[in-house]
Amino acid sequence: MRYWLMKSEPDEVSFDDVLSAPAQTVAWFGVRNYQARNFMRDAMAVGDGVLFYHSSCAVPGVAGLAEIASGPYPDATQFDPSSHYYDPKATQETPRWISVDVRAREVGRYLPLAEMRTVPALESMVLLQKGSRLSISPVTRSEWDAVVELVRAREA
DNA sequence: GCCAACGTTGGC
DNA sequence: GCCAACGTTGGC
Repeated sequence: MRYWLMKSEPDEVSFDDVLSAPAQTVAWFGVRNYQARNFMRDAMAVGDGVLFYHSSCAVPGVAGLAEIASGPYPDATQFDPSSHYYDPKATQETPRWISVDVRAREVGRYLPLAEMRTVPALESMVLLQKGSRLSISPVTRSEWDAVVELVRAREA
């Protein structure tokens, strides 16, 4: 069992969107970074914990708890010329990019990035390292536990 | 909108 | 294989 942080722009897919999706499950599409892709392909397993993070928005932060709900499969958007994520170098025979399904697990208090930066237990998180831009990053068990405690708390 | 940091591309 | 130029990410 591993733990991950996955960034989504809420204008595209928010945690509320996941909650209102069928089976509270969405396909994680649009990853176009090899390191993030390789995490999905090689290291994730069904049931792994996911911190669903909202990026590129007014108040970035962890919006909810989720879990990996499928193994890897080809990201359909790479084949779609009308998609922002179209990749002309990808073919059905040799797909380059993959998706996994992500299922919402628990709604908590919204945990802003600015607050995370003040929590000593989180200071080693990949997310918080200078220059870190990975859209998918590993989270340690202790970091996961600390975030879960924070999002279950009534207030900051 | 700015800009630091990082990733990718492509000429050589 | 080097590395300059360019593109992207994402907080602020």
